[in-house]
Amino acid sequence: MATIGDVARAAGVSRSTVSYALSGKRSISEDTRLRIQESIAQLGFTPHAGARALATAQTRIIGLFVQFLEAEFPPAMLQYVLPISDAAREHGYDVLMVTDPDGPAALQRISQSGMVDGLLLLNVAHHDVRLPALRAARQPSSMVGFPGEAPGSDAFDLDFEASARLIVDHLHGLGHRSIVSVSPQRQMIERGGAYVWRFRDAALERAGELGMRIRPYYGETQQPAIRELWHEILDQRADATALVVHNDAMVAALPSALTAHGLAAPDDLSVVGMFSAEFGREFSLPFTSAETAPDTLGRRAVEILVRRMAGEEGLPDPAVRFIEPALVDRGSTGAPAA
Amino acid sequence: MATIGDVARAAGVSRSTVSYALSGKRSISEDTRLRIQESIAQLGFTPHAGARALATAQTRIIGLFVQFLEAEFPPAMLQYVLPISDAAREHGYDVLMVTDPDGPAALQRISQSGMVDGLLLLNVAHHDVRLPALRAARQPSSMVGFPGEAPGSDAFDLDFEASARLIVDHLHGLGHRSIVSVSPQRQMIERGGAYVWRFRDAALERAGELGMRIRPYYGETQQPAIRELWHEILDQRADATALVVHNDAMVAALPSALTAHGLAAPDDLSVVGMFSAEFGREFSLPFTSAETAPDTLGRRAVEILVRRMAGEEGLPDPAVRFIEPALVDRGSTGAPAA
DNA sequence: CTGAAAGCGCTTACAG
DNA sequence: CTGAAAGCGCTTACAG
Repeated sequence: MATIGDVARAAGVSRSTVSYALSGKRSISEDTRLRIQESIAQLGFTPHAGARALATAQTRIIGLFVQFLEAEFPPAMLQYVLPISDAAREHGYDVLMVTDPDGPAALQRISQSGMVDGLLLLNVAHHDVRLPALRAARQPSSMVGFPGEAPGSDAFDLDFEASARLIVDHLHGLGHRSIVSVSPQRQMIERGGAYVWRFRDAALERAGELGMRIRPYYGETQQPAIRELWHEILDQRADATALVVHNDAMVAALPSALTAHGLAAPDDLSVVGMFSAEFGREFSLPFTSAETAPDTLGRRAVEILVRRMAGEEGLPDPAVRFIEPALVDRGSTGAPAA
Repeated sequence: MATIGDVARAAGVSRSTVSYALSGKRSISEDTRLRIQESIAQLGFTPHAGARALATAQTRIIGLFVQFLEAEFPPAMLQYVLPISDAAREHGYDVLMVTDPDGPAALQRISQSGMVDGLLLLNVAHHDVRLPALRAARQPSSMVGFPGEAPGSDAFDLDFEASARLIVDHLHGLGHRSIVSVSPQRQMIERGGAYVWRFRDAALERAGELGMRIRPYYGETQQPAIRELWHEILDQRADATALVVHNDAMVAALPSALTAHGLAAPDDLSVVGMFSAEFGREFSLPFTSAETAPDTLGRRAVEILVRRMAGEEGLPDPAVRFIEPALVDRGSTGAPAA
């Protein structure tokens, strides 16, 4: 491969001049700049990434640490990864995607070796096992999720409390007084998925304030348990007139469960989900939902990380930032069925 | 950060000795090895990746080039990415995931800069726009998909012809003589998705040989078009007694379409899909299917790539290799309905 | 069994 | 506006 020395020789200048022509960090005469450009094109020169990393202590790579918890719904993850990758590229960064099951070790290894300029953690849990390694890292970091401890890095998450209130208020406004809610799988609580109890508790509290009855379930992970649970819920719903589903796997299976029971939303039952527009499209979900905005969360995590990596001045202190929820009406709610 | 020099000083040896202790490329006395290990642990030393890459011309990173064609079903992609990432890590490689919409430019940039030791292309099309850049790359490469031209790199794909025959034979054996088939979206043909016509043509040919009638459709990408197309197909199926669905988005929406029509498989209609076990689980698909084995494809692509990167001798010439299909019986086929 | 030194390909103060 | 040189942190022949 051509090196900067080859380019310099071909253009009849020194290596430093080529380097400065590349970076634009000092002015170069029109004439030599053109000669250099020509030589670069002719030789097909691209700077060696490792050499550059060694000289500058920068790689222009973001480490993306993905954690696949069991019992989590895989299709939901890609909605975060893709916008993050795209946003990183728009800012001139590449993405090293790390799925190592041993998250802390991988984080430490990648961080210490200087492979990346910044760390982006996905799916952060309440007492995330990766947090100590993150704290020890010298790179700036950013995350999607809700860490229990004060992070020292930026975190972005949906405002699940506000989402719960939004949904409960919406149903209350339509006249519903008794509803069923389906949370994520119970195991997600033990794993520290704060969104589980944040949503659930807020929903219960708001329902209490409004004098509504709410019957809470935890979801299932796999078929056929999902289908059976739906049958149980739909059979025993008694006087409940609305369904709030905060669970990807469960809501994805709801359309067939409803038709199997000869039920239609909103005529027989009002339904509100908690999923992204994209997820709804992929699974053909005809349900009104609180938008979970994975792309917004991912993109904002990238943006602040990029600014920290650039050493920008005057940035706010690292903190958890909540995205405001929005209700997307897909017509699956109405007045309570008689 | 601690450097190899710090470790050497702390252990009272030269830097080369530390380096050899790390690599094991020459024997070191028990005594000094222990001192070095201690110093490494104490200083929390991890070799600088850029320096190492510069010295060895190796990065231990695989570049994974993902291409998101419009009209493709995103959830299906993760099934390839995850096993690839896991397999890479098992072989000691990290993964740089590239989703740049300008595939050829990204491929060239990453390859030329020496950021990666090998290239892994996903979702390769018949005349893939990335192939010229791939040919020019100096790293070994491997791909999942079916490139039109002789590749110069290994490619892995499902044997779609065999899958089609397997399915048609299975239905013929059960007594079906008239079937409906649903292919991927028509646009995928223009995009060079060879699997579309390879499956379709083989199915038509086999059906012809067996004297079966087969009525072919192309699928839709988005709701509500998907639902409408299913209604059309199910309404106008006439004497067709079985459904062959080679389309992720369509098959994911089939359960609700069936129940909406009051149809059940296999009592009213036999159904065979073309999807992975994992996909079937995520979408709760109760259909017999030809397994598409994304994990096998991804893992095999990684394995051969790793061996080529290691410069292993006696490897077979690069070629397209087909994975044999297998029919997974989920009980959705039976004798033709009366 | 171990060390001194060259070299990988860049960037960037230092000089002019 | 440009060049010579030091330095980034490793690895690896070369020597002993």
